Amino acid sequence: MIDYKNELNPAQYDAATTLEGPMLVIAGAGSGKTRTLVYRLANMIEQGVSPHEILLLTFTRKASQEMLQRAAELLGQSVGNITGGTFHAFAYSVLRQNPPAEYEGSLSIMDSADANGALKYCKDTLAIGKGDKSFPKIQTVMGMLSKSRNKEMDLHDILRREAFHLAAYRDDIANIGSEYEQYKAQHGLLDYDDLLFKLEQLLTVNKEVREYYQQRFKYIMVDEYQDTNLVQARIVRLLAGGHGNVMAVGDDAQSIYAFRGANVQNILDFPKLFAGCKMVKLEENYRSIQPILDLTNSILAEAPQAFQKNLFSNKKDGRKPEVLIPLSDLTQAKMVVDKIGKLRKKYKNKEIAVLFRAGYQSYHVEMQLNKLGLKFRKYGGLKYSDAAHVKDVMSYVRLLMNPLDLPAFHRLTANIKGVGPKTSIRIYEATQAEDPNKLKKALVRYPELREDLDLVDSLRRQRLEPVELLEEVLAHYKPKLKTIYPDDYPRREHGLEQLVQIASGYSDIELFLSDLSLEDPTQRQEEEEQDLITLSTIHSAKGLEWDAVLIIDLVEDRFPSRHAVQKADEFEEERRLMYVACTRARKYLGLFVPSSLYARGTGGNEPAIPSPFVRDIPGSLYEEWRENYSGTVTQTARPTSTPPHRTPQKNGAKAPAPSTSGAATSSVSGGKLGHCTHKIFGRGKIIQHLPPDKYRVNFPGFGLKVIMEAYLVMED
DNA sequence: CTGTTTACGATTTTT
DNA sequence: TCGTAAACAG
Repeated sequence: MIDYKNELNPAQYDAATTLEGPMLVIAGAGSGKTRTLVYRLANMIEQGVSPHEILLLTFTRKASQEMLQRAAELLGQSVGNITGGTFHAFAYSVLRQNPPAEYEGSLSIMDSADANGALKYCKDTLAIGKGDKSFPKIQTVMGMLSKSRNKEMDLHDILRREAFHLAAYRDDIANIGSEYEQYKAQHGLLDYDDLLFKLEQLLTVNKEVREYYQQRFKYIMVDEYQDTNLVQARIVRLLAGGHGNVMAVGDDAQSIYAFRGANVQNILDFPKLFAGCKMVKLEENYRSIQPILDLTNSILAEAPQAFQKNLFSNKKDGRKPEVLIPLSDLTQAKMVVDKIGKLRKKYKNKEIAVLFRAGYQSYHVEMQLNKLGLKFRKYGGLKYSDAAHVKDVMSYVRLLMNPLDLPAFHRLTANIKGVGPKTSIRIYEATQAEDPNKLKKALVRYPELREDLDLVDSLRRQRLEPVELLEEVLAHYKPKLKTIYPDDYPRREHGLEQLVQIASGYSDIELFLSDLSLEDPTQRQEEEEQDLITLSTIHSAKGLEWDAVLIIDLVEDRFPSRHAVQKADEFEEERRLMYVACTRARKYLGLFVPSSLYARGTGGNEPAIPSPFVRDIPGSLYEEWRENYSGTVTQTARPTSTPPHRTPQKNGAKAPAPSTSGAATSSVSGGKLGHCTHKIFGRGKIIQHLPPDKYRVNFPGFGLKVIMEAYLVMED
């Protein structure tokens, strides 16, 4: 028997033992949210709930598997067949079992590359934006369309809010969008957004299906609820409609997916949506030492939040977090790796993580780690299944599952000499039109094409296990590898062996296919076993924790990202991102603030401005270390008294460091720079004086600008 | 039309 | 740095 009362705190106990009725759990970072869910799962099983009746929706597949595994350990027995995974994966599995008429026999999931390619194709078909240099990039168009769908707002409003300068292209973008919808319908394709909308539609329209799932899943748990979007919330309501036994878990302070349509309002509205909703707040932090929490609380202090939280820990002792100031982002890498070297004496590799805003920022650190032969694993950035050779191979499989899958067909033909996009589409049409003459001509002209199509046909006739299927495809594809990718085919060949490895864990080819695009199955593979250092984007670090966490590139333009400085809500999301990053740390937190950034254009270094998220931390909450020109690192002397809160420019220690390129700038450390007003941008904070007559000013709502003194009205 | 070269440009985050 | 898009040659 599990002693719930002793092993959980009162709030956790409450959450884990209330099984009936709607419940909202507001779980602060590190407050034992996962633990609570695990105990709740175990409790359900102990109470005799059938695993078949439980639905556990999480943000990643990994998260749900971990929970199920921990619950099993707790119970000392398997938890059985609990349905768990992401909304997207769940949606796909339901759609697969109850295919809407129009998708029977032909249904493929498009990844973002497919979707972009399809959109490009639509744009070209409609001959929109030809030769127009300022026509928005296809990714931009896709971004707008997807945002419009995810936020369920009119494209017009999205453009007005997010990209005013594209207003002139509104009709073009809308037309490309509707062409894209047609394209998908014609070829049995679903993109990520479709999975959710089609599931909602199915559950709404089909009473039988809806009632089946309502009755089947008597208990529903949704993790990371703050990162759900509108349609996901409606799906939850549809599923829980009958009984209302649904628990949403989340933390509004950790909402970091608004950019893809997540709506924090969902978690605020949850109690309204489900009458009689019980609410539990988990506030005690079991993860971090108090000095780290002091710092994270100060980050959050500046943010407006709906659910007040006051994180506290009983681990009072420990070192203050460190702010480390390398001379540049290039020396930052060395400094990071040096730091890791020291931390390794105390912590295991797998308890050390380097976090960053965007995938490319870890580049220099990766080089340095490689140099020293330190092994690491990188999360975020490119996915395994994005690799061209993997997509090549999978396109055979996709085509055999869905003969209409045009993106897959294009991939396949692109590797045939002499066949480009135009020929490819003609051949595709010939196969569809069953025009034997045309097709025959093409087959004669391109012998490779015949081999490819024969292979797909023969695979379709057989009923093979995923591994066998892949072996056949690889036997056919591997010889091509050398000619297609002459420079690095050995590496790719190795990658394909890994693909076979992954496939061996599946008996259902469709599941294998969808997991590859909806979850990253490689993450499971090397799992914990190896003692690897982690490099990760902050987004991919969600829900994880390490003893030691180093965050790099904490300067304006990088973090917050330059794209997010314009609008207040995006800026706040960056702040929450910073909060998420810092709360990953248990014992050590290091913030790296390079003094200058390598400038691609000029080849020199440009001075960098410390991130506002660091500037705004009271100096008493951290220690500061600065790299000297000699390469040594010394602690910055600082006043013993706490500097007044939120007046960072008075703290000389946090001023931007002198530029490495000479006396181009004056330091802010005089503390004289205050605020100023600009005719158009309004009032802003002066960040830096650029002699003789320019200033760098941060205007709320407009971001950083460099302005001539003549246009500014100074305050004293 | 395809394939290659060159120039340019631009860089979030993920299912 | 990388990757993509326009320009050009076959």
